[in-house]
Amino acid sequence: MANVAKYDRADVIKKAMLLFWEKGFNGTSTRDLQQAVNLRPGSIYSAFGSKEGLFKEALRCYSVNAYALLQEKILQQGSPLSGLQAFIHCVVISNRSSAPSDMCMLVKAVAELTDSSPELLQESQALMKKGELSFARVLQEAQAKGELSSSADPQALAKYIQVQLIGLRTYLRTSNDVVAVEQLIEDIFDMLKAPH
Amino acid sequence: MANVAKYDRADVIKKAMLLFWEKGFNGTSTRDLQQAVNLRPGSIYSAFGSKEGLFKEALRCYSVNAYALLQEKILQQGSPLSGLQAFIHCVVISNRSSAPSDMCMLVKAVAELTDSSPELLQESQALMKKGELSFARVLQEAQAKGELSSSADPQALAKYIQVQLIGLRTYLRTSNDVVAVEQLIEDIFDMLKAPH
DNA sequence: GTTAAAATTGAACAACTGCTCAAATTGGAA
DNA sequence: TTCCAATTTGAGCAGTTGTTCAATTTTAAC
Repeated sequence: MANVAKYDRADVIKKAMLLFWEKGFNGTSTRDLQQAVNLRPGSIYSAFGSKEGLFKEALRCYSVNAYALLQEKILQQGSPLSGLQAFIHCVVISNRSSAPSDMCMLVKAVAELTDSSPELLQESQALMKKGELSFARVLQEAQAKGELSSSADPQALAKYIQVQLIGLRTYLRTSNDVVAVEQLIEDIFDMLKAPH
Repeated sequence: MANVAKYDRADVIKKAMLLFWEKGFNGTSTRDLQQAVNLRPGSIYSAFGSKEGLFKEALRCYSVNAYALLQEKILQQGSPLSGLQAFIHCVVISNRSSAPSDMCMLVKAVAELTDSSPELLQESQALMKKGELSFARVLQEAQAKGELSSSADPQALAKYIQVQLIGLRTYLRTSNDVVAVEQLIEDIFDMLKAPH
């Protein structure tokens, strides 16, 4: 029986993710998707159920990629705090030209989605929360290694980092002021690294 | 000659603004708009030329309203710095329930728009820049009044405030964590008000 | 090689999109 | 009161939307 797909599911999701990231959920038509992943509607609908189903997989793919980059940077830097800084610099500055959008795909999602797609909105919010928890774990590790003051609150700092990351990426999208944003990233980590 | 419109242009723009703010540019259909402003397509197209034309007016309306609120808060507080804080608290926290969206309409616009609507994207970015300039002027005034350290850089601080405002509103959209966001707003202004 | 379940195809559907325009209505000027 | 340009109306156009499904192709098991 031809019970095996001709295409690579992960590859299809990644291609869809890149398109959704660029154009948003409403801005991407199913025909755009069909062309991008080189599949006919029947295959897409049997694999993902709906445009929403594919978008949900795309959101998760984006999240997994971001998490992997964070871990990679921490390993590269040999320090949780410097790794986090490198991750943010990479995501906000370095990857800007190669990414489909300046902005975080999850932020774009929560910005455009409404109660008419409650499942997708919830998923986006949940993945943002996961990101915050990752930051909290990294900051906890930094604290354990003495890179961060023992009086600091990793959970609260993770919220702070999340606000900064969202703010900086979006600000860059509105202003194109790379120099100012680079300075603000440095300021954030100078403050964190300073002994309080 | 019946050369006078039956409808109130400003009122039409405001109603369109509220709908666009809620559902975004792509998420709002021209039929949604027709119903919201109670006008037939011919009237809308003769007055605004296109959906994009009406959206541009909506963006400007949003901006003007925000600017008016900032001035009102500064007057109320009798202090530029406290006025700015009150404005941010109002926009991020107090007005949340009555606003069509948690998020800034301009941020939603730059998030969803692409190069396929360069004019609207440019307009959104320009209005954000105007907002930053307003903040810079307020901070300059605060400095002149001795509320802000004379060594502070109002232009740079305005960028910082813009990043915080974007980040906080969007973070609130993703987390619903009002307590944490309220604390972060206080932290920002405690820092600004502290003599460095 | 035959079989049959699974996977793929692409034409087509009904609803919706932004927008146009000829016809009807309006109301100030003469 | 008459006139006519400005305004409003709503039916409708041409293209796009997300999705379905009968027909075709594929391929592992026998």
